[in-house]
Amino acid sequence: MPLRFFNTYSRQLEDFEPRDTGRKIAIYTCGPTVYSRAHIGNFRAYIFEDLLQRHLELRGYKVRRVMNITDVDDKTIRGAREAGIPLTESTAQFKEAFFEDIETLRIKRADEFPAATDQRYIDKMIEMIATLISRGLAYQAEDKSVYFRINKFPNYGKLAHFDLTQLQSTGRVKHDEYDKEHIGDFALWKAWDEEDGDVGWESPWGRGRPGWHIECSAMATALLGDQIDIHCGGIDNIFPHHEAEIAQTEGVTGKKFVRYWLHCAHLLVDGQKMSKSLGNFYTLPNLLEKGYTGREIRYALMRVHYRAPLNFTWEGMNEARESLARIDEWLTRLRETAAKRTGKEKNKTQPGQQFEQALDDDLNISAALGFLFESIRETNRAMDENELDAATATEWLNWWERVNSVLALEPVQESVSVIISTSGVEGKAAVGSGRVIIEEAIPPDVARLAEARAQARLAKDWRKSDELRDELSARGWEARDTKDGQKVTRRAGG
RNA sequence: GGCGGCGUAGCCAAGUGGUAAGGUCGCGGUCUGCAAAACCGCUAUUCGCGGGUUCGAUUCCCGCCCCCGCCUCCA
Repeated sequence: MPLRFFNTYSRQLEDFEPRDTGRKIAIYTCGPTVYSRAHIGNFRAYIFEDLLQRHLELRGYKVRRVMNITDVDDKTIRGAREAGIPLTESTAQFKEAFFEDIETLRIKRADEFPAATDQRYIDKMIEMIATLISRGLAYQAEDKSVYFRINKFPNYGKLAHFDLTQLQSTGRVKHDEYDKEHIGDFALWKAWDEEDGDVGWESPWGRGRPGWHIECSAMATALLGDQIDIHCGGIDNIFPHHEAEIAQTEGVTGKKFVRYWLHCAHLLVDGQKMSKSLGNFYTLPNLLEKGYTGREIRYALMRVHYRAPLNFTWEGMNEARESLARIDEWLTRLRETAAKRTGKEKNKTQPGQQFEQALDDDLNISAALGFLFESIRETNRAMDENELDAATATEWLNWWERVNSVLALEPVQESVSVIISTSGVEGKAAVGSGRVIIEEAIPPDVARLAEARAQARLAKDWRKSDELRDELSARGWEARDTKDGQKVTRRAGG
């Protein structure tokens, strides 16, 4: 089955056929506007894009991805002015925060993160605007700003499926644009005004700054060429942003700009869109402070199909935590089983292809995870019954490597287990997160507690045994009593 | 008003013209001194509502309702 994606342009599932038969594909993803810390709703979109890239790579595509950073617009200028610092200083701190956050969430870095204020792209934007004006697709109005003339671009409205005569103002935008020929004409170049302070660039139309939409057209074509395979963003970017990008870019190049438009649904809070303006948002540090890890947040934001709205709840966060614990436990067991050489071949289970096949189908993550958890139950059952040999366990671990190359949910910290009996440390089964078995000594205080507990258990002093288990737990180590003795495990984290 | 999306167990959620994956939570059991983990069992005669097509619809068609988003700040 070929890969297929839901293309916003056609509103249909389409087989994925990239331009380059050599499997190189170009993806452009709309990045953050760095006027404040991004919230986790923003990151839902970036995690979706990360899943997309990772799955394409698993399927053998060579992905070149660009994510822009919008570092000049009304909000960034206002933010800097209110903070009393230069624009570049203000945006720099939020850029830094953004990179921290994507690392915490294990989002692969794009190949390029072009910034709108880079002179190279300002020049490109000016060049594009000049071309649009020369073709009658843009004009400079009385207010000195340059606007795109949407009536001259017949396809305008096609992506959003809007009938331009029906466009209705929601009153959210200041009506200061009386000079436009059509209410739908959008700014390509915004003339400087006092509120802009020292922010501005010289252009053939006077001092000003780029409109929001043109930056993406310029950066996308500068870095990826006139035609790209996939363009992603949040569903709220469809109109006007992506609609405008098509008009500007195709207005200049005369070629079809994007083959597949993929848009991610919103993250909701209490059934409403998470947004800065509503104030119902959480940032990554907000959740980290509550004790959730990056991978737990990643899982929580990733587990629902990207085109379905996802309601953010604390219950959902805990569900993510428990689900990951199940995966961690399974990995630990598999690694222990893989380390044992029994010589007997008793495979009952074999990894299947359903995981990646589910993702082939418009990134059906729920079906993919469903198969993962089914596999976990089946292999656990086989291990319970001692019917899964080391070779099979290794096969499953190799399968997990593939799965994890897409999910990126491996626990960061190795889980270390030590069997302790009355005679001290008996067997050492240290299990690392990679393929390599790591020998790691347990901390002296943990060893002391565990040994004391073993003694208490020998004396059937259950109360003391339970107290010591609590103490170990407080240090992040879990004591479990198995038929081989007490097993002490450092909880996996990450 | 226009456009788009959603509605499946307490919660999250997959799915198919032939009788409901998976996760989480809860309950019961195996194991355990007790736990934990794992496994087993139970938990939607039913898929927003009303019609229609069909031998049969959650799945297709028509109508309606709810909620959410976009309609020039937004992932």
